[in-house]
Amino acid sequence: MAGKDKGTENHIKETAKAVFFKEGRFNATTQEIADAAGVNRTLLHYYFRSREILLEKVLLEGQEVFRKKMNEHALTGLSFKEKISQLIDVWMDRVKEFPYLDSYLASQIHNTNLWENLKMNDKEQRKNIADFFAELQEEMAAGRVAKMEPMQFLLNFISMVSYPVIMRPLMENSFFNSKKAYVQAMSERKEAILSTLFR
Amino acid sequence: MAGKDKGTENHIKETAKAVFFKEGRFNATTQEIADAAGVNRTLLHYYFRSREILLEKVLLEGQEVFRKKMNEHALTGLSFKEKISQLIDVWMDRVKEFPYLDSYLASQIHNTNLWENLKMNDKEQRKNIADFFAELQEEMAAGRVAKMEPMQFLLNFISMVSYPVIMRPLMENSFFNSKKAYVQAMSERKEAILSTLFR
DNA sequence: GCCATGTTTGACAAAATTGTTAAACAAAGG
DNA sequence: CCTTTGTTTAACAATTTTGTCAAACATGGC
Repeated sequence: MAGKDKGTENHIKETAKAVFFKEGRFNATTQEIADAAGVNRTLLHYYFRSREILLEKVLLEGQEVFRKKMNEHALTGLSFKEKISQLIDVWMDRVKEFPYLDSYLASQIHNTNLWENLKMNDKEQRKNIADFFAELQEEMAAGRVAKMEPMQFLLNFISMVSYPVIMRPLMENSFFNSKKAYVQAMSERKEAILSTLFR
Repeated sequence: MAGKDKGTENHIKETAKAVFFKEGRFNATTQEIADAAGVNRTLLHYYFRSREILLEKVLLEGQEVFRKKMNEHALTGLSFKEKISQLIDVWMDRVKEFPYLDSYLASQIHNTNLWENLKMNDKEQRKNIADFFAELQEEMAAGRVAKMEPMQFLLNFISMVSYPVIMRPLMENSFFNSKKAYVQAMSERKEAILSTLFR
């Protein structure tokens, strides 16, 4: 078949995404990825030249999609709390789709090359954060959020959403009796986070 | 030298701990560890038979030390908030000593063998958590802590302490202008966490 | 029908790593 | 002094993985 050009390339990327970030097989070999995609290993190199480049592409593209979605939801006309609530949803959706993505990022803590590429110096991005912080400070002034550096609030927010997922096995083994109990807790997570961030 | 028996074995373990969890070189080879310890690679196998076993031992022992220290501080006669404050200190101390430990755990999310070994079914451990929860519920009743499942509070607490460290490169690149700004934020972290957990 | 592109097959070199073994060496302790 | 234990040296087999290559095959588009 000659027409598959972009098709297969994309299919391989999607497969890699699934293998790495849905199944969490961070050490999957090129062979395993090719098998999962139902193509020959040589084809991976044909399109991506190396395993590293494939992984990098997949990661960058995913990050881009996610970043955009977060920005969208941070820019609605909703109340601040409602906005946070939606951002939690977006994040949790991603986490449900790619439960191992953040774990992978955590494991790549030393891959400076990776972080270099994920860096975003957008003016736009910075402006969004600034706007977000301005709104947040109004909330603090109004007493609906505990007073602190906006950055600390942001760290708290991200931490509470992401950590329990990244560390699921540790949390499950340390504090929960069963997988079921953990799933139950996760379903109640959003409300708990909101109760903690707002007063 | 004949008398080094337990000495060298320990020295290797300490070195491995440093290489893995202080320097974060998760993929360090047996050769690299041996070099760092100033001994021959064969000696590693002499003492530990395999890289995996060495790593496992190091991890288990470290976990044990940490667990004990946390329990100590959870059992003092201090006020609940003061107790939490101390637990944050203990955790942050560990994090300063072994900045890559949690990242490593996150990266091993699939190593069921590891989690099996880290599991703790202690009656004692469970009792400690139960006591902690009882105290926490008093705090909620008194309105000093937002009402929620105690387990959610625990997740919040651990998340906010641990996540910013695990994800340091991501956070630094995404939200901070400089390493210095990040370090500054970390030094103010404890107060921010307490303000968020208590009201 | 032919060409370009996508795709498979099979094979290969090169490197990295692990675990093992045999032999020698060092030195402490009896 | 001799034995035991710890330690090094050197070499080796086995395995895994990566990236590359040449050749053949398939097929859609011209």
